[in-house]
Amino acid sequence: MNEDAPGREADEGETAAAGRFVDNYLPYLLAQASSRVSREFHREVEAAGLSVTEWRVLASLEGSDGESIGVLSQLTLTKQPTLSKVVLRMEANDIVARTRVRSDRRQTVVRITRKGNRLTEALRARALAHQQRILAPFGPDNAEKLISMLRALLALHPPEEGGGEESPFD
Amino acid sequence: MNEDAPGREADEGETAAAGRFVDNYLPYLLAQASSRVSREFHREVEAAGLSVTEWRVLASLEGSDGESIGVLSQLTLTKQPTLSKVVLRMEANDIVARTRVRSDRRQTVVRITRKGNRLTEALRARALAHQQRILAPFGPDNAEKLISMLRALLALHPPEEGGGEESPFD
DNA sequence: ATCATTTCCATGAAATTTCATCTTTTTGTT
DNA sequence: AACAAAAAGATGAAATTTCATGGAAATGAT
Repeated sequence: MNEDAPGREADEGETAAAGRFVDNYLPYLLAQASSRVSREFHREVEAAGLSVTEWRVLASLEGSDGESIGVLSQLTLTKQPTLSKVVLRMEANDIVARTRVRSDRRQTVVRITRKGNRLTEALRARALAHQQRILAPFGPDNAEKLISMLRALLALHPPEEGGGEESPFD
Repeated sequence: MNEDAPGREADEGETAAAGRFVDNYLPYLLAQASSRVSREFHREVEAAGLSVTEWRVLASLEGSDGESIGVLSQLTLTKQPTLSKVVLRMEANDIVARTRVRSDRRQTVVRITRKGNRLTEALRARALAHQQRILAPFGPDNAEKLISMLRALLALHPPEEGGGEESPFD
């Protein structure tokens, strides 16, 4: 750390030692970027009366006509037992519906309800607006480049077998 | 480099509905990328006898000569009370040292110890190797571009005031 | 067919995290 | 100078997550 200097640094995080290991470390950069970008949208999610995980579930279900608990668990980066419980609560609130799959009755398919859809309609619009605001400073080309590189990265690194967790940076 | 040629379908997560909302949603892409890239390195961290958070603390301290609990909390995306407890345990294990700052005795500075350094030396090398493996498929130019865009993103979005949390994708 | 194995999800107990609060020290105000 | 307000970190109680397991169904082998 920078000792003496009473004023310390300016900001809070980017400030300190410039030659820090993590500043050149991709997992760190991804984790920070993810965390900061996401956090900015939290207030809007909570203002809509949803928990963060609930929003993630709903966003994941959007455009799909139902996902199993297992897939949802990967999409939302939430471990299966945690997700099961969240979905249970959401079903109680009539935001999603759970049904057994006919062809494989072990599976539980989760679908968004009309109420759930109404609830998230506005939120999805805000989410996209948020994304625009984030990408705008980069210009269309760079923005597109960033997105496609992230997609390529995902393609090269398949999701993990057993459910998902959160994302630290190692 | 664009598109995602490799892997095809049959995977696990990328499979289903192609037109899912989240597939075009930056916060989702960042969270997934972060999660997958990080998780690959977990085994190595645990093999070294460290918890993930402990590794994050040590990696954050590398190249710095000490950070306050508050800054560490941001760097590691861990809330302050959680981090305080982790650091306490690490001090007990003689991996880090905690000292009161002379100029502001409210602050606690955390420094890596020699033992901590020995412990993470090999791990940091492995971490960089891991990063190389991840970036290699993109080629040097694209890799550099990705890194610098992430850095720019961070510069535009300062860390949050009160400690850090994990990073979902909203 | 039968039985062993694997997969998917639910669930309770245990572990971890988070919130709220407290203490100590610094900063700002009058 | 005195006192109020703010900031940093520690800590215990409460809430959440995670692990381990269980039941039910599908898959595979003999």
